[in-house]
Amino acid sequence: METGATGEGSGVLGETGLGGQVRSTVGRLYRRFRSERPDGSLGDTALEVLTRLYKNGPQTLTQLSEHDHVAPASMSQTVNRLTSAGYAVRTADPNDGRKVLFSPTPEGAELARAARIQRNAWLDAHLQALSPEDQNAIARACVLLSNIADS
Amino acid sequence: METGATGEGSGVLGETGLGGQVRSTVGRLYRRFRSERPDGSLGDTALEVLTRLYKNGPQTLTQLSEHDHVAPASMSQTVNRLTSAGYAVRTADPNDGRKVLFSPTPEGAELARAARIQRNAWLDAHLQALSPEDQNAIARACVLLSNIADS
DNA sequence: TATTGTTATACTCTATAACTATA
DNA sequence: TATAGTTATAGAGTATAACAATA
Repeated sequence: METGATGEGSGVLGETGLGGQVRSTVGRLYRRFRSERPDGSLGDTALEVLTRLYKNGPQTLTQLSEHDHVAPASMSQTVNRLTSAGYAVRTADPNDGRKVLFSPTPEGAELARAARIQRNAWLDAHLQALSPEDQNAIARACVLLSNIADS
Repeated sequence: METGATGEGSGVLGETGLGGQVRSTVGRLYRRFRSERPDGSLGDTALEVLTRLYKNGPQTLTQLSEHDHVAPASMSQTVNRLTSAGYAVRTADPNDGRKVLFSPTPEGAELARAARIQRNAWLDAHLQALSPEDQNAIARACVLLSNIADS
């Protein structure tokens, strides 16, 4: 690979940089996740938002949109898909009339629990087949890359 | 975090499994990458395909779609965006009339080189600030996760 | 018949712009 | 004015189904 179509340098962080590897790996894994999605179910983004509401409790639109680095208008449409499907509800914030708190319905909570296990099944199976050292490397990378995503 | 909305177990690979961490990290990084995209440019998928053509040489539609785990019809539309924009061309396979080989144009090759450096700039900057051990963990995780994406 | 690729159609996800309502 | 959220519209990316052309 990297057969040198340009011939400029061979540093690890140059043409084949670690950043490029991360991007490529992330993109391919992301599409692989999507290809595993059961038919007729929520998309990955909507399910992740629902899971976050389930795990961390009610949150405002701004909190959700900032966490995912998407525009508020984008997140508004994502939560619309959740509320339309009956998996989440809007509640007015008693202290600030401008804010809206989103919470999972009982159906949404159940879906969050079930879908997460279901969707992670094949991934967890592969991860558990790795050595403890390899698992640690991945766990470490997740923490580091998650911090970068927040920066 | 993980304040125990369910109260069932606390194993590392249970409710908060490594698979879930990987999924969450990948999803957030993917969206973060997208938010860094310069306006009016190619999307991430199209650019990655173009980069692959540039690096690995002409490939058929089936090769491209299998590499990314997307349907052939999906990849057909992605390469259509590339050819419409003048960054790639179709060539008939001389040995098999059913096959079509996609190659970058000179403009596409130039874009692949420039865009890759440009888009990875902020990511590389963050990665280079990490310790060598942390960088190694990420590089190792990329190899391992890329293998899983291929499985 | 099987393989390769394309087009038609629909859905998810995201963005920007313009808007309403509350502070 | 500033902040929080929504709706309208557009584009990228993906899927399935139906199709054409070649092997």
